[in-house]
Amino acid sequence: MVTLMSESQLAFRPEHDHSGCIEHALADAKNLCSARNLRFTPIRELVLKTIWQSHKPLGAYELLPALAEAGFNSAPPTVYRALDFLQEQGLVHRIALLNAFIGCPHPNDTHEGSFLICKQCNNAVEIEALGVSREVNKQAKLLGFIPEQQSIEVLGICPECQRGTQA
Amino acid sequence: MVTLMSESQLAFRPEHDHSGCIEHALADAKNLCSARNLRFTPIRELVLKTIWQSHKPLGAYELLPALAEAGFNSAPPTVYRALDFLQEQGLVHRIALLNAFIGCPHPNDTHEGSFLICKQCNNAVEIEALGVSREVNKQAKLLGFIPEQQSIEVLGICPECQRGTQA
DNA sequence: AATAAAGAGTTATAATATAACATAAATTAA
DNA sequence: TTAATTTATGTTATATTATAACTCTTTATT
Repeated sequence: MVTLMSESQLAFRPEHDHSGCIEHALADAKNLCSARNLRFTPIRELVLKTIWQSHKPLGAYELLPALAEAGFNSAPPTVYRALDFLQEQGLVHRIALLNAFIGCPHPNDTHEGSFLICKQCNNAVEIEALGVSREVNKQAKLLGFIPEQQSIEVLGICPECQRGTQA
Repeated sequence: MVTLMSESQLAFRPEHDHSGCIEHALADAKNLCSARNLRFTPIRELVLKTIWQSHKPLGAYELLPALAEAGFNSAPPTVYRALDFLQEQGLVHRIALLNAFIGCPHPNDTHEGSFLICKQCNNAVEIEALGVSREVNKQAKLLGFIPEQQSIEVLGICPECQRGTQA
């Protein structure tokens, strides 16, 4: 029997085969940069790859060892520069409540990430909340405010951790 | 002629008489703590008052001078403890995108603040986004996620600063 | 090749937040 | 009303996150 499962549900299942996601994300990023005439340098690629290899949002300082191992400079500015670039291109999102970064699964359509963040396992999944996003912008405009960037984040308990808790 | 104006619009007008807001907020807090059998200590009161006196969200370290002037210990833990208390009681909200704190204008109804934050003047106003808030929780639950806390923040340009920009 | 622009190396430090333990004040129980 | 307990605050040290400023190298442009 085949069970259909949304991307969000998948992401809360640590056992899923993640290698496809990583390769796909890297190929996507390469194409996107090429299309925009931007340089997907080894450092940027390594940072993006390291983020995708993690099953949880990663803090900037957690990325430094990977840079060091690969022989790059591993001082904070290096990783923050790469993160700035990746964020500007929509390849990663910053989760404000965690001070952490996570790969964006659909970087091509301009959007802001909306996240469900598990307090227990610290995992986070991006949800499609276009309706919500539009509604927020609508309310902002009603007040004469010009919205430019938004952050919608929900802390709680993910399905996996609920099973652990009730057990 | 009397012009009706929502609280949100008011908050983006720095010239409005703010002293009423402050007194009201402090009285509210006092009552709320008394009703909950909690201690509204001098430090907590001073921190809340200082936050309300500001027209912008305040960082934790910006609160320290007020504590020092009043003769209290002004090391970071003092202010963070007061902030933790005030947040737990819903008297202040933390704005994740700014690492800053702002007074809540209606602390009695349990809610999460949703904020419009001006990139130019750094002011922030809390908006009533109950519909949005509910919708976000609904989507979370659909994915089997138990929402406990949410953060909705919009960066942009406020009405006041738009006038300055277009001038 | 010369110039300009973009990226990365490097050192230092700013800004935000918490750990851990000591003391004092307020509340509760005896 | 003292002793015990809890809650709040004082204090020192340090962890965590992020950026400034300047140098050097590599890539792209003229």
